Amino acid sequence: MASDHTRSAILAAAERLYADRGFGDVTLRDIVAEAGVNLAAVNYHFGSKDELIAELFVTRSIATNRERLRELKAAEEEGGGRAPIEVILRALVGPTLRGCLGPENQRSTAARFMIRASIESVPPIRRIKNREIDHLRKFAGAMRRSLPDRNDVDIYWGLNFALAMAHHTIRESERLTKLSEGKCDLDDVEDVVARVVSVATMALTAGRAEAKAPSKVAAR
Amino acid sequence: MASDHTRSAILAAAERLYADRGFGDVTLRDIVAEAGVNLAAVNYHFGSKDELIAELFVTRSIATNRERLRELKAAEEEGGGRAPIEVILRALVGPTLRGCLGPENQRSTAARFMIRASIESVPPIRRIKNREIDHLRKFAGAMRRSLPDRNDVDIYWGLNFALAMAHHTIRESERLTKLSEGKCDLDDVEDVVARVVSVATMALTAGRAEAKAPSKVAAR
DNA sequence: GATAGTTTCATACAACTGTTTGAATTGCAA
DNA sequence: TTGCAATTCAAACAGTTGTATGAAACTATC
Repeated sequence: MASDHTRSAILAAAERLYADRGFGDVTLRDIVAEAGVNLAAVNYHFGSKDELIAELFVTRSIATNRERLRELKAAEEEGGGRAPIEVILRALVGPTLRGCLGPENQRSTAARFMIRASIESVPPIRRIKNREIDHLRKFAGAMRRSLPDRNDVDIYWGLNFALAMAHHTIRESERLTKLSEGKCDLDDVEDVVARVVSVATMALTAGRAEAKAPSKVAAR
Repeated sequence: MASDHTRSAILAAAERLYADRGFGDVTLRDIVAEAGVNLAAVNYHFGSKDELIAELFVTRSIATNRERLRELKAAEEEGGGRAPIEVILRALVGPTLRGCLGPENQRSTAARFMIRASIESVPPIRRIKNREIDHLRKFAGAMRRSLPDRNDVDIYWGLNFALAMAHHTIRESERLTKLSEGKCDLDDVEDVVARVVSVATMALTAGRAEAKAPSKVAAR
């Protein structure tokens, strides 16, 4: 088994580069240069570039999901099996937002890598990603227990919108800052979390009777 | 000037392939094969691959923005300079949603291409994309006129969340269908539009006093 | 300290990329 | 028809990619 030093140096370098520049722009030669190892080391230790990406993604996936589920479980136990919807949503979007936003030096490479993975969707990742549905289903279940009056469709749409706001805000944080001329403070992570959770909660709890039934006045 | 046949064949083929498979996976040889023209034609007519992408994006950008602004203008004129916030939001997200969702055969290649462009962000597009901020500012202005009591920060966050829900729903439509076991009907475009608009409107109009001021009870 | 197994290294390889070239072909005006 | 420009084409180019090779360097066991 030896030192494992090269292996982990490659993993760390690859994660850093992918997080910063995306999958498309990072070559094996970039990775080995950043890691300070030989070009052949990647194929020796991981088999192929795709397997390196896959290992990176699986590891981080498990960690992120565990973190989110930990918050969720704790909340549900505290509430005797039923957690407030805000807390569930916070467990869903909080970890990712905290990892990806905030002052530059505090951002986690892991979280930024995961966002890249959720955006670019290279083949090795796409293959694994289907498992994430099972993970989201656990949140859907908790939400259903929290809001027993809501039907499934609304639950799923709420879940979808919560993830939408979190991910989009991360991806387009630069543009939002520019658009608002700095008025939207993306470094105040807890405020961002509060905003996302607040809107998602409204989406899930408001009696949105007017959205489906009525006249559907199209603006065109 | 001649027939221009080759030029437009390339544009059409490129847009189709990029919309379907993304920028990363489509090579010049794929494009010319699809278009039925010679490999050198791209460089002859457009100068380079990047310029081809740029032309495609600029054309579609202008068209999409014009469509959105048309709806916006009409609404504001009808309201004497002030349009209801729902109508503004509908003008913002409606055209894109209608183009990208709905029954397979009705989806517009142009809209799907634009979504790709908004996701993958290759260099030639990134350069152009900054202009889109000016376009969004026009919507921010209309929203401000519609909701004069709201401060700018809330306006920008509402705009951000509206785009977030629309784009994310398009990008992850397949996953949402799978997650909800088909219960969320992505083919009913007007329902999707209504949901996005409804939630975004709540985000912009609800007295969300609880989000900023209070105790900030973090779940961790 | 010799040996066997693991790991590193420089280098080469084959495949693919966007681009260029220069000759062939076309279309059209005189 | 002749002549000239615009366009198409097959072929080659130079660069980059991920991967494979076989020799060298290391490591630990006896």
